[in-house]
Amino acid sequence: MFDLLRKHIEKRISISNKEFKHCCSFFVPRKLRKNQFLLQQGEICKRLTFVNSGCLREYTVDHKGNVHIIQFAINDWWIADMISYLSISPSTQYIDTLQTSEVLMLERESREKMMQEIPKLERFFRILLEKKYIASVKRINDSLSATAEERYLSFLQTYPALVEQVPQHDIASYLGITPQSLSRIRKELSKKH
Amino acid sequence: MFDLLRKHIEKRISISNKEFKHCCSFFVPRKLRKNQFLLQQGEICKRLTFVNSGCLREYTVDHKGNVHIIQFAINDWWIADMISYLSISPSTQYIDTLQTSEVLMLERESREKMMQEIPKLERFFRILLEKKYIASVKRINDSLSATAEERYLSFLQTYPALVEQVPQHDIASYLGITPQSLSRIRKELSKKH
DNA sequence: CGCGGGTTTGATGATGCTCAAGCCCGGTGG
DNA sequence: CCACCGGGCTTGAGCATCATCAAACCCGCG
Repeated sequence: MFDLLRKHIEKRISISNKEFKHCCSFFVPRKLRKNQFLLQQGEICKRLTFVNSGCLREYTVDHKGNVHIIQFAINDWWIADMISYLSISPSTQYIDTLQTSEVLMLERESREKMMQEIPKLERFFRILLEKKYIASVKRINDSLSATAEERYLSFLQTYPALVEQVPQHDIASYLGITPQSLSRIRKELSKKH
Repeated sequence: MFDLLRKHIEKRISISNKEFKHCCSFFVPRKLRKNQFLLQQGEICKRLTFVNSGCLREYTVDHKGNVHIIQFAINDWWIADMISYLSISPSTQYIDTLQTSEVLMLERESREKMMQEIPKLERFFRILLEKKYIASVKRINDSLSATAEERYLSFLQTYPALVEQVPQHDIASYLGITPQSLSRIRKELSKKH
């Protein structure tokens, strides 16, 4: 259950057996069904969620009622509304499961206690926030400079594991286009193969 | 020269006269001409820049040669390629001045020394990074859900001071449209007034 | 005065949306 | 076992938005 987390942390910082065991004690493992909400608009995001297996998504609903997927999360990823979590403000996002999933949850208080007791994890979380920030700036660049087809190709490259797991209309929403447009783009691409 | 910085910091944390004076010693004030580069693609962003007066911009040039403005900075703002700065990696961005400007520069080493000697500033910079992150997520949402006209109106609301200072084609680039399109949008809006 | 930039205007075309219908396929009930 | 239903994907036609190319305009400045 915690193997993946260990590998995940060790990719960024080194950690001893003892420290890791201590670290684990702050996480709450949970199994989730399909279509289960972890966060809804208006709530305050109180925890970071590490994904062991399955697939989750984070999305907003705009004033016209359209759904916009901000990010997906599969195994070895974190998911949370970082803005709500960091600034302790009501979220504008939803987070739910696309499939049966296994996750490790880390409550705000647990995380703070954990960082006090294992200070090297401060560094780990700083790196995590940087990665989030980098990913979001990259998305801005993409949406300014690439066509829908280019964005789809770049999505395939960046998240190959997602393509098989996520319904097509959710990918369309992530790319900022309609399911119909994505269908046509895929048709064009398969012509060229 | 440092008055604005003081107000800027005090909006986020409280700071004594003595601490602030100490803090100032880490900054290097500089006057910049129009069209001067602070950062070019391939360099590593080594400093954070606080703007006292004037106007700067951060932009990329994509593989098609198109310019995309990521952000503007006028007085009371910071500008830097945070990704390059944080991960100490070559920047993909440019930063230059749109006008004669007065800035305060804070080198990486100075900042680190400053945070060691005045630890409460750690908190200040954490808040700064959060704000940056929030702004970038907001831009993703906008680019997914709003039309060019809506994005322009929202730009006017968020950055009223910029509209008079920045050439129109730079605003267009920020919004992700051509100068011609922006011109037409403005025409439509003035019809409705 | 004439040059050069930024902006505006016009015509045309590409991209992606909307609305609507059809298709495919897995699940359910008769 | 088959008919039917429903959700997701595909396809088509028409339309809105915005880009591109080109020309005109405006205005400050040498």
